[in-house]
Amino acid sequence: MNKRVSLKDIAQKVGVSTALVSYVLNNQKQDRINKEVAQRIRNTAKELNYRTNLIARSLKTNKTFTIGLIVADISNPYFSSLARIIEDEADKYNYTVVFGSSDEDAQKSGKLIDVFLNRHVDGLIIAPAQATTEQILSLQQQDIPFVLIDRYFPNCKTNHVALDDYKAAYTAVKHLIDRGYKRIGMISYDSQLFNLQERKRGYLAALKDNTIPHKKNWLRELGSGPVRQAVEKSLQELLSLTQPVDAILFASNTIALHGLKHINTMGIRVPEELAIVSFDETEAFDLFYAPLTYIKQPLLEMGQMATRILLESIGRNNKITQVNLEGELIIRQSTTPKTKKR
Amino acid sequence: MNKRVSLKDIAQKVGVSTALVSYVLNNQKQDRINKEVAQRIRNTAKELNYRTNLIARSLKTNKTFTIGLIVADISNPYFSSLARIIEDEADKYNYTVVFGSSDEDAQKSGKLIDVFLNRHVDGLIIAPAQATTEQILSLQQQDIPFVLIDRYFPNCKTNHVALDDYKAAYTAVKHLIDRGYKRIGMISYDSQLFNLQERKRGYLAALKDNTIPHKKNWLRELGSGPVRQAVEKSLQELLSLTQPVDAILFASNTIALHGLKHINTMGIRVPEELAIVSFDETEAFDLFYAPLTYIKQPLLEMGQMATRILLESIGRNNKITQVNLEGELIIRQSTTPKTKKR
DNA sequence: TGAATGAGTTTAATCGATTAAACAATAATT
DNA sequence: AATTATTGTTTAATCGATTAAACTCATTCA
Repeated sequence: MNKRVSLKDIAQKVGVSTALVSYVLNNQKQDRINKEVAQRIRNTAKELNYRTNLIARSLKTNKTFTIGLIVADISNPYFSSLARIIEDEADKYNYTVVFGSSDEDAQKSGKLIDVFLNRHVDGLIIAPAQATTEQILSLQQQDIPFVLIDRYFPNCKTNHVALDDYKAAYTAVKHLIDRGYKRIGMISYDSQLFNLQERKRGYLAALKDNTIPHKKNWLRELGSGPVRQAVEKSLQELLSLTQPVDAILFASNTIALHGLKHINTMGIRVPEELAIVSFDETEAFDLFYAPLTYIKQPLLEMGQMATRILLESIGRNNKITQVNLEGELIIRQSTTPKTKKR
Repeated sequence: MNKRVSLKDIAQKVGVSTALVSYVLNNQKQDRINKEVAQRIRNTAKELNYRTNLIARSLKTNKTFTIGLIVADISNPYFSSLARIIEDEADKYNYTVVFGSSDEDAQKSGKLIDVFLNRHVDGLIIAPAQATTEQILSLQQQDIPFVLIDRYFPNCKTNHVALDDYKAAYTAVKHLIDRGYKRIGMISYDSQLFNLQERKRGYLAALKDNTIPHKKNWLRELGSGPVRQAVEKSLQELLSLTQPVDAILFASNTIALHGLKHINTMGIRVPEELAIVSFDETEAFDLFYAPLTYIKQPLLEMGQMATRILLESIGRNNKITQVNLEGELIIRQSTTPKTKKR
């Protein structure tokens, strides 16, 4: 009934070889081919509603025009925004995107990479999970084009596009200090991920450079387990120190979200009792009663660059591109200067 | 250097035919094959790090184990949450998901469907954009398995999984009425999408059934163009009627988001001046100073059902499954009873 | 002993394209 | 007229699997 139309069908109907049909439909050997025949082929193709079988083409050409995107979790707005940008950019070059969520789990990540390689994606954009260095190195050894995004491994020479996390954190903390806050905490994950390490480093450096003696328990690093409870606990602890913190830097949108919920229910006043800066960006930050100061990541640029670097790399460009973009500190109510409270 | 290993390579090394290798690696004809040889084949496969070329397999078997997911916008949390659920469910059956965003645009939708069909996805999960009925019908005629999600066309007999939008809206408005609100507005899109029509119908019915005479200008339907301004304008108008509304139903998370931002900046007090119920769910609703009452969609169920129905349909099950799930009204501060204000 | 059975494996066609190389027919060149 | 070029098209191999059917032997049975 609905057998799909193949080159052969067209060839038969027009009375030529499949080769010729292929040449015509791919606009090859244009000068050689009889225009009238070409037209007949094109007409018939349209008439029969022919569509290239990309699977067959891929098998022969060894190109799938597919990009594999591996993120921590596609339902996280940070990653879904990136995904959308990558989708659009890839589409410009006729690439399709398949995606997978690693949940920051090395094993899942490995499985996803496997599946995508078996499907012969032309390349990968990966927000690498912790402890996946070998996976990444293995990709490199196999000459599979890929670009790391958001995080990377400083001692691997691979393509990457990420934030300058050190600088971003530094700037954020410096901002808090400039605004008169002196006891500045940070809630982050207990993770070896380089971007988080860098954020920590930036935080500590900013304190040090401004002669604020850092108390060890100002820095909270969440272990595995339910984020929500962990955030609440950390927050609670930071606020019940003999000398409670007067400002906090949240290391991610997720942490901030849970933190703010808790702050809401506890009735903690922002910024009077506690100033806040967060990494990332989400609409939710606008709805908090004291709109949040946050570090805005240049997602559009990141996504587009990652895609372009990947496509160049697929196009046999062997040079390695490493980009660290600057975040932008969006200053709002949650970090009103300490002296003139409102 | 890194030529990929094929069945042939294994066959050569072991000294058997590719057929045998294929049988062994696919665990076929198990009783027939010499166990010792089978083991040697398996060992060699592992040794050479063989991985099936899924492209080649697909060409032969006419199955890609790929699902195409078409949503309005993957960066919208509603859809990215669904995407994640679908990803996980599909993964259980070894399916991979490719995605595309239609931006509610029929042309883009058509293009995406085309691309996915050329790639021979085994089936599609689609949140259909407006005016794509023919596209959907055409899929049906071509016997392509698909499931509509979130929206559908009432006069097409196709698989779908969606909310009972009528009931949800009805319940929401009834709730407002029960809580003492009498002048209830709604902000929605000016769209023919069935789910939005149903939400409108539910809204109107609830008013009518409770003998609240509906004023025409209580219902605002946003045309195309920047949503933000449109929402602000509508909100403004609803509040500056001679008899302003005392409650509003937002028809989507996006509308709510913009609405709430505006409410925040205008300093409108919720629920004292204005009670609010919204469709959908987003973390942002928790951060609003008066946590929002909202209609929670059973996303997990929707995503899983859609996936399963699709997979059954791919498995040559020809019956049509139409599911309308019930939303859950999550009652919170934004609809505190009108009499006992706080 | 010859035929039938069965175990273990191979042959070869196929999926639907791509593409180098070959070929036929005509035109241009010497 | 013989040779070479040019134009238009076809042949056939190939990509890497899958799989029905065929083919060997060795064994069993009548």
